[in-house]
Amino acid sequence: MKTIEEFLESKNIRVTAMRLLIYKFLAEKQVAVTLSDIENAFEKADRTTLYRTIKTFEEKEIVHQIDDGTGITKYTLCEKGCNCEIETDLHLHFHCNNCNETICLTEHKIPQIKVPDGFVSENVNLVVKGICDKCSGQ
Amino acid sequence: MKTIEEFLESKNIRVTAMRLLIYKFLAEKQVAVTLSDIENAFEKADRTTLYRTIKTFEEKEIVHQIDDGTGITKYTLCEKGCNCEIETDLHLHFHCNNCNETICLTEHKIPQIKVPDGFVSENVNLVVKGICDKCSGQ
DNA sequence: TAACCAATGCAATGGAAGTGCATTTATTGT
DNA sequence: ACAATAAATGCACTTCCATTGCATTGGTTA
Repeated sequence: MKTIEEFLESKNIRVTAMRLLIYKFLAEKQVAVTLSDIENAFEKADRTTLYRTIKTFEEKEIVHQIDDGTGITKYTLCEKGCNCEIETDLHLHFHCNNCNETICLTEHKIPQIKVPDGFVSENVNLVVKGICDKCSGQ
Repeated sequence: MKTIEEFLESKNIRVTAMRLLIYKFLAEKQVAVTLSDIENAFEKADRTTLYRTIKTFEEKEIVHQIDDGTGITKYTLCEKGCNCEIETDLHLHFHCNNCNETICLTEHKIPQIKVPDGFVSENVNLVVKGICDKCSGQ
C-alpha cells in the first residue's frame, strides 16, 4: 500500500499540498466531479490552480474526463481496470437523471462496436442515462 | 411526397420564411451542424432566432441534439429510423477526428447495453470517434 | 379593423474553458 | 547554504457558447 505521495511521484507528478488535497478529494468521491465541485470544496484555492492540476493529472493518466452530455466536463480518478490511456478502451459511464451524478462503471465491459465500412473507430464514448442504484431504491 | 410546408404544419410548427430556410439547410446537410454553422449560413438572421427555431424543432421532434464530445452542441434532422423521441432508442453517432464532422448512423443498430443490478437504463448516448469514410479514402 | 399571440431582433447575462503574466515555492548544482 | 533555475500558484482577463428579458414586428382571428 503506497502512500499518495509515493504514488504521485511514481507518476512523475510533483507533490504539493494542493495536489494532495485534490487527489484525496477525488479519491473519496465515488462519482465524477466537475471543476466547480472541486472549487466549492476548496474555497481558498484559485480556479486556475484546480484547472491546471486536473490537467496535469490527466496528462499523467491518473484522471480521465467524462462527457456525460450535461455539457459540463467531469473528472474521475482512473482505477484498476480503467485503461483510459488505451485508445480502444471502452468507457462506460452512467448518468443518473435523478441525482444528476455520473459514475464510471469500469468493471462493466460491453461488446466492441462495429462501424460501417470505410469508418475507422479509434475511441468510443458511451453514456447510459437513467436511474442509479441509490435512487432506484435498491 | 409532402411539401416542407405541409410537413411542418403536420408537426404543429407554424411556417415562416426563416423556418423554411433553416429546415432546408438542415435537410441538405449530411452532417450534424452547430448553431454557429447555421449562423454563418444566414448572416442576416439573428442568433436568437436560430436558437429558438432549433429549440422549437426539437420540441416538435423533427430535430435532435448530438453531444459528440467537442463541447459544442450539434443538431441534425430526425430521419426515418430515428426514434429519438423514444427514451430507449440508441443513438449511434460517429465523430471524425480528421474533418471534425459528426454524422448520425441511424441504420446502424447495436446491441442492448446491460447495466448493473439496481440501475435503470432510460437512454443511451454512444459516440464513436475515429476517421470517417471520406477521410479514410475509401 | 382591432385585439391577440407568435415570431423575430436586440441587448445583455451567465457559465465554463482557457491564457498571459507576475509571484511564490520547490529543486538543483556549485 | 546559497544562487540559479524551473515549476506551481494566483490574479486578471478573454473567449465562446448557451440562454433570457424585453421591445417590436407580423400574421391570425373574432
